[in-house]
Amino acid sequence: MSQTVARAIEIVGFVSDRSRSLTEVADRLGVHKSTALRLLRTLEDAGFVRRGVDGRYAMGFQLIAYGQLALDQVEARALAHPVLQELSERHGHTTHLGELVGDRVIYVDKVDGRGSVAMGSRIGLPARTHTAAVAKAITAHQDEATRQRILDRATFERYTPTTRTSRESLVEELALTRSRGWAEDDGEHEGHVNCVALPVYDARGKVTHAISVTALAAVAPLTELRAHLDEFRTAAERVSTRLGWKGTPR
Amino acid sequence: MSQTVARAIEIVGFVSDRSRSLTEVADRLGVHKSTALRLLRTLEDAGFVRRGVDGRYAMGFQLIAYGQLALDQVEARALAHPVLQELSERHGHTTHLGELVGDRVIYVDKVDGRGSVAMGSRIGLPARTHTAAVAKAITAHQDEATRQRILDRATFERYTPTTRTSRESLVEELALTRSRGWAEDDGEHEGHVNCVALPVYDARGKVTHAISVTALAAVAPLTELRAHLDEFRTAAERVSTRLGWKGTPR
DNA sequence: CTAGGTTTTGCGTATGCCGCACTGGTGTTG
DNA sequence: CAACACCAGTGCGGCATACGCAAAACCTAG
Repeated sequence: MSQTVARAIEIVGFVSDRSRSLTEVADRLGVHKSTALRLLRTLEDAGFVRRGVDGRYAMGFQLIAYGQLALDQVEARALAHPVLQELSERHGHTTHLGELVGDRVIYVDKVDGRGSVAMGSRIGLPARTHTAAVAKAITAHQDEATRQRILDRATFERYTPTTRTSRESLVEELALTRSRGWAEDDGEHEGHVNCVALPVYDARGKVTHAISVTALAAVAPLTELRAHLDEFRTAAERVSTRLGWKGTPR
Repeated sequence: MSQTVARAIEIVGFVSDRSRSLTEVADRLGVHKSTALRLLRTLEDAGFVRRGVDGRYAMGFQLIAYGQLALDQVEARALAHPVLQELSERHGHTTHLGELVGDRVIYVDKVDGRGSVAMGSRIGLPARTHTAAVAKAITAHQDEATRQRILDRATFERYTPTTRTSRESLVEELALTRSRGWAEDDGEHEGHVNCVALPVYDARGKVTHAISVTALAAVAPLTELRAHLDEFRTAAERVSTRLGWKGTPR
């Protein structure tokens, strides 16, 4: 591993929180200011950081450009987006597309619903294995070895009273998820937010994606979301078909 | 400048085009494969690149996440303010910065001109879609779906003889606005006040902001404002550049 | 003007990055 | 099925380069 590059990357993360002065950056890295300055100059030159009007360092616009580019390269997203959008508009809820990358599930698309309350999810960030419905929907449909690897990365941190904090409990729920064909998040990360998710099949019949519908419990409790499962399932099947799935919609 | 970091950054750019093998990366940088490998490992560890199923290197999801974050925290106002101020001082007129938030355009900044007659606008309040030049400039440059949603919220209330009171009429003006590149308000809200506005482009090339110059008709009629369009356009382009726009000012 | 804070510069030093040589794995060809 | 070619990945010694130091330049406030 390259120490220098690792430090430069840490700077990007540090600055992403809020803008920072040279001294703050140097202190954070535990290096001399001249060292921090050289790294910042290099990053600034590449547009990864920029200097604010006050001289402090903030995230650069090249990051936005690369982020957009990377998004465009996720091809499943292009295929699924119209479906997510339609689903979101029809029900007024927020919809997500999750993708299995390595042994974690990443949010690769999101369409805000009406009301658009800030949800913890953000495109590009990983979904929490033990709480997010998308993650459960995908994990439930992996082969044994893959599922174990995914579970190995789960934290089982407790966020709310309904959070599943043991591996056994989650494995049990995944079995249920697999058999009934959909996953739920009953306020397991944020108490007032719940969610249902459905697996998406690709041309090989494998599940590498899932779509989810998220809503405030006050707006649409789980029972309400469950009532529309058939519609959600149809949407998931439409995405599956677009991905080359040849299975038989029922 | 740090050579190592510069190389790492070049890798990100190289890989952003399409996925690349280790050897390709090493050749591109003109370094040994072991060197390229170390840099790639560091970048991969940070999520800046990832390995595709074929083992080749592609853009990482952390780039998407940072890109989204950077987009969210674009404090356009901080970047645009000096330009608004300078414009206001040079011509003595009031300048505004409008921002598209959801389905409406909000005034997010305002610099009073000399004379400083009370104008209806106030920072934080929405601009009237069918009369305000900022709103027109922004709306004109949205995609079809977004534009429709914005228009759905317009009231088309008549304030003066020049107010456009039908959707069709406004759509027609928006087409003109888009083609000529600037928007006008010919006393459509208050008969003695007129205004021109220019779109501002962000790093993605999208229009989420516009700046406007507002004046009493008695001080500067529309023909007078139009005469200074080139200067106003330059100001708008300066703001665009500050927002990360890479387009070619003409 | 001084004082206390910052950022920025130049430079000698040693740290950590570099290329070399090598291994192991995979696919191709005669 | 050797023999070959190509590729990813490893360990290590030499030296380029990134590091910290010290001091200068800069800024803002008192």
